[in-house]
Amino acid sequence: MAERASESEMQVLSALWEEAPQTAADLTSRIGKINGWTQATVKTLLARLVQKGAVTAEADGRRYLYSPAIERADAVGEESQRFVDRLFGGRVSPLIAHLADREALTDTDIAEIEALLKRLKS
Amino acid sequence: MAERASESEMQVLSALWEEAPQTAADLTSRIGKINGWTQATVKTLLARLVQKGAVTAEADGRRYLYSPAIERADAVGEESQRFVDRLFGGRVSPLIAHLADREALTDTDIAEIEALLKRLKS
DNA sequence: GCCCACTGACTACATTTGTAGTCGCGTCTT
DNA sequence: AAGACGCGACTACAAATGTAGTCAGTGGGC
Repeated sequence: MAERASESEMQVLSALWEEAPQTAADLTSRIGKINGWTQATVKTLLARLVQKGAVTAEADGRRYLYSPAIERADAVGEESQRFVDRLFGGRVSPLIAHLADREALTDTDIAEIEALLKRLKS
Repeated sequence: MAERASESEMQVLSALWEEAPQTAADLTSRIGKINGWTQATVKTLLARLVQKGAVTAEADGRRYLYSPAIERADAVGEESQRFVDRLFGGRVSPLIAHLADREALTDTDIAEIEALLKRLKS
């Protein structure tokens, strides 16, 4: 199970994590516009997600209500791991260093990360 | 330019960031084995990278010496940005929180990150 | 009761990606 | 000199991905 969702599929999945269940029409109006996708495209993505077992479709009259079948934390965690492995040899600190260099870290981020670390150490 | 390198291409690029220039044969023995790629595959990836402008090929007799044409920091930074945007809405701390929850952070990582943050705050 | 709009199923198709084979040519070795 | 081998150029091709169209059925409004 849990075949990797492609980037586009991920966006659909994200929308479902934000709110579920949703119909294809819901999702189209929610994310179709921003991505420039037609309803047909959204439906294809949904079909693929269902086939991959990442989304469930529950019949509701003549349409379906779609819900995520995998946990956001799991999917995102897996992606993160892959990402860190791929670009930073699995080490997290180079990633942080990188984001820091690119000034992609706000003061808030820094504060939050520090708080996190404090919690971790205890 | 700077068309996105695919995941496999990224690995070739990474090997070149570690050491450059290298010949196709060098690269094959360096990364071919670990990835289970034949020399042909590595050459294809190199060709695509050259075509994308991410790698330069300098003739050296009858073979080429390949070198990265883009900065590691740029490529990695861009990828990171995309990644963080895509999965965490551009916020970095949720990513860290995530990695922390998954216990993907070693003690060393934590120490390093703390040091980094200290440096940043000054 | 009837028609229409909306829905899912199925189909389509170009591009990118992963993975590799073939071929011709030049070079090094003996 | 001749043949073996190494190298790049070109070709191949299936799977995944992005993007969308068509079609047939059905439920809801009138």
